[in-house]
Amino acid sequence: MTAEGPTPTPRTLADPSATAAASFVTDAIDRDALVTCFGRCAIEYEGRAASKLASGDRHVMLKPDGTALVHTDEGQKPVNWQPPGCEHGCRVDDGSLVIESVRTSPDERLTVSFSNVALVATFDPADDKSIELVGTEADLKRRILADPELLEAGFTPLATERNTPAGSVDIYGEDDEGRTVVVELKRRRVGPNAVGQLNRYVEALERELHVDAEVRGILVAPSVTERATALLAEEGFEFVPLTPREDD
Amino acid sequence: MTAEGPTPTPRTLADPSATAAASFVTDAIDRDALVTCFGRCAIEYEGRAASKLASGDRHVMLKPDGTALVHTDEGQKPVNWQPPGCEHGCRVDDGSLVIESVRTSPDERLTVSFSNVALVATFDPADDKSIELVGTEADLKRRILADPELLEAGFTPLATERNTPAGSVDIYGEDDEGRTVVVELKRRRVGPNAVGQLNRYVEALERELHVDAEVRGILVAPSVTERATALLAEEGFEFVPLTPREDD
DNA sequence: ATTTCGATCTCGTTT
DNA sequence: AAACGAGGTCGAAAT
Repeated sequence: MTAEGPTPTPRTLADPSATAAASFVTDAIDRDALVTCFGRCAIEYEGRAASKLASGDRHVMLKPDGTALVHTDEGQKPVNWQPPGCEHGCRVDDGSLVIESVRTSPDERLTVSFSNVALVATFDPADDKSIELVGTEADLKRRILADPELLEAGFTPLATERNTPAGSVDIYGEDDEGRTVVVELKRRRVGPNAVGQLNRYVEALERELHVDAEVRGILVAPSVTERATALLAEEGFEFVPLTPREDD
Repeated sequence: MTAEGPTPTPRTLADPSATAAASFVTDAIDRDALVTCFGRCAIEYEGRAASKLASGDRHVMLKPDGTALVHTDEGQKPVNWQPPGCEHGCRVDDGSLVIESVRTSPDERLTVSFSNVALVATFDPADDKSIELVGTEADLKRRILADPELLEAGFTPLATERNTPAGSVDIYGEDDEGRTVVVELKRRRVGPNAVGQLNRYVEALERELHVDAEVRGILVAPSVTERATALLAEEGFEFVPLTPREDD
């Protein structure tokens, strides 16, 4: 699990000329290093959508897998980016450092034009990323399958991810009177969309089973919004409050 | 638009001791600077979900708005993060640098424990983030409102974002025979969810208008998946192919 | 490669 | 605050 070997030594270049920065970055890209570059830059993006960003101070990260990220001082999301699989490139254009990340299918291009580079740093990271995450929808499913009584007394799960023309049902089973039950799981508080989803599954199953006996729809989530509650009542569905984590 | 004033000078510390790194980072957090820290670290997160990540080489960014991002050498998304609004902190624990970002409501804590710090850098960015993005659902709406014939001959838009118990309808109008039309817009290829959404609106309007006259449902998007096509036919809805961008 | 859906979704807007 | 829906969503799993 734990990364072995020495921590890689970073290389840095403070306040470099465009030419120095370009050869430094080009070399790092060739080495498959991780590159960060902080400075004043303007940004253009053209691809699935298109955008322009006037000059400002930003932090640019180029990853060896072809990811590009441009961050400002605010927000969790990068202000511009390029997904993994891009080709990074770097040149001096009109005396300025220009970094580009390009991919095809779809055609997309991110162009970062620096008017000033404050710092460039490169790293050779050795990560083994084995993360364990709990509190997901999969955990909620495991909870119910381990103890079906959590849903209701007498419930018997028959299948998970059961396929229907409208998509796959989270848990498919029957109640103590033999009626078909469709269970839709959500890891957190849900709105009207989840009810619509449950409705699609119930209707699809009613068609598929072509019996007149009703198919029960049960929504499992920590809680529901008011509008979703109204829709549940309208469709004749039930709600069972349950969280993905056992401690609450 | 363009950022004025001098580009801020970054400060860096290569291969520092835990104590030196801690006071350097603490000072930067106090100054509301942007902090980046590259080194070998283990990570724990506890909040909406929970996760543990064994030791590895990662890039940590702390933003003055309370955002924390931990990146490995792969992937567009951070392997761990904390949203804006967190309180960043930093201490020396058992001879190691520990960075924490905490928030309340919901209670969340991200803990990064370094076994080795390769480089710490701080910046004081001055960004004005005025970005223009085109190719959105709003563009698609503008296209149709500017030229309703794009939807069909004789279509008259009456309202946008018209409210219903099931949510607000993108475009609400009537056709050349006076029938009510509900238009659902999607900026890209759509699946079954969009048909479910359209269905909710149509049903809600049929109830609200309590007339026996049908309400027509039209889905506008660049294209639809096979399953969505089947659902459209099943519900008696129509599809109009249209992109948000005029050039294609 | 495409489809489908969850996500610590994030982000903005509105109530 | 909560609710609601869009997103250059991303990412993974299934087909």
